[in-house]
Amino acid sequence: MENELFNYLERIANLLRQETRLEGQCLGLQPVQQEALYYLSTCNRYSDTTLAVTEFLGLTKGTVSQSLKVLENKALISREKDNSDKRVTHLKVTAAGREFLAHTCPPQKFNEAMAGLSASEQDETKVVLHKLLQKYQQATGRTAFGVCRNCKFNQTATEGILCGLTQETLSITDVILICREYED
Amino acid sequence: MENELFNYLERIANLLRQETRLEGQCLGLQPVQQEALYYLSTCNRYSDTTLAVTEFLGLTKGTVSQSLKVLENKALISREKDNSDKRVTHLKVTAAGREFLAHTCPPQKFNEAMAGLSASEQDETKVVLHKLLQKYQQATGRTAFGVCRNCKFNQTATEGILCGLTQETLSITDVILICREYED
DNA sequence: GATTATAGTTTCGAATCGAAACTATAATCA
DNA sequence: TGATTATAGTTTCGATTCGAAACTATAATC
Repeated sequence: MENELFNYLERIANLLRQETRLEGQCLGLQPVQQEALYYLSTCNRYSDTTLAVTEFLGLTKGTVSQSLKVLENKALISREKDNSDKRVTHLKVTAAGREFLAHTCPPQKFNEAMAGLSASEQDETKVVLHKLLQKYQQATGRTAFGVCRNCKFNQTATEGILCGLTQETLSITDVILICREYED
Repeated sequence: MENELFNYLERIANLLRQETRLEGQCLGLQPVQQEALYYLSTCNRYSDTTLAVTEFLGLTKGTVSQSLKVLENKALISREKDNSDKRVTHLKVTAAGREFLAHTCPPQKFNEAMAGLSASEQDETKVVLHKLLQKYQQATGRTAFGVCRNCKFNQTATEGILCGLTQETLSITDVILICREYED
């Protein structure tokens, strides 16, 4: 089989989308909206804006703006104006939003499938997918959206953690989040 | 990171969808339509119907019927009535359809990313993803859509290959295709 | 031969999507 | 300082997807 790997990915993506669609029905949430919500729950304070979501999902900002409006109307996210730049609004996942995500994202059957793999198989899968993703992001030249801790700008020193790009100090909970400024 | 593996899959799926959207623009094809077209190019004669595409994509048959109409209008697929069951129409990818798929599916940048992995890394990724997919399909209880050759109904004997379910003989080109009746 | 099941299409209303116009604030540069 | 340009985000519009349900036609069942 020529495109075996691609086929597996497509099929898994299909199943994920199906399950996501199903789990969103109770709140009337579309798959895209859930993806946006989940992204916002995993990203750091440099990456919780409309534009960051736009980049992450690969859609236009107009489209994303509408999806975010839905999430706000359902009280799953709230908006906070940025202090220094008045054009920017930060999007925070509310308690209700986290509650919803907790038992829908990742979808339950996916978690079951994961549990069917041994710990070493899971690790192995993580490693190879991470590598594939890295290569793919390089090839497309798109924003990488990596975990802060592994970023080349992240400066973990004895006196604490620092982002070399923003020159801000980071907490331990900060550095495990996803950042749109990530670079390998 | 808790849901690391899920995050990688989501991100790869996003990039694939973005690239698919881009590559479909020249023919005015939506990602779903391309997925349907690609599926039809990989499946066997038991699996090239509207309903099989519906199961594969996890959508409703009405929706899929519309997408297929688009593909037919663009002359990327053609319809053939089934001989024995007049309710059934088989969907065949035309030369133009195969031409289009040849340089868009898998998307080019994805292929580049793949090429960035060593042969053994590619193999390893295939193995673990296959296992994950198997478990996921078990968990969801959905149609498996596996390769004919690996199916439990496939009976490769000295006198040829036979499908134990349909009792039909299969060719070498048959058994590398995807079948909706596949079972482990 | 009547009922039920299956394959597929059509219709309709709700929702996504991109493109483009628009507002508001920030940054640049003369 | 003031004019220009860039950036963050929203709104509007038309095209398209999507699910639900009604519909046609053929096959299987009883």
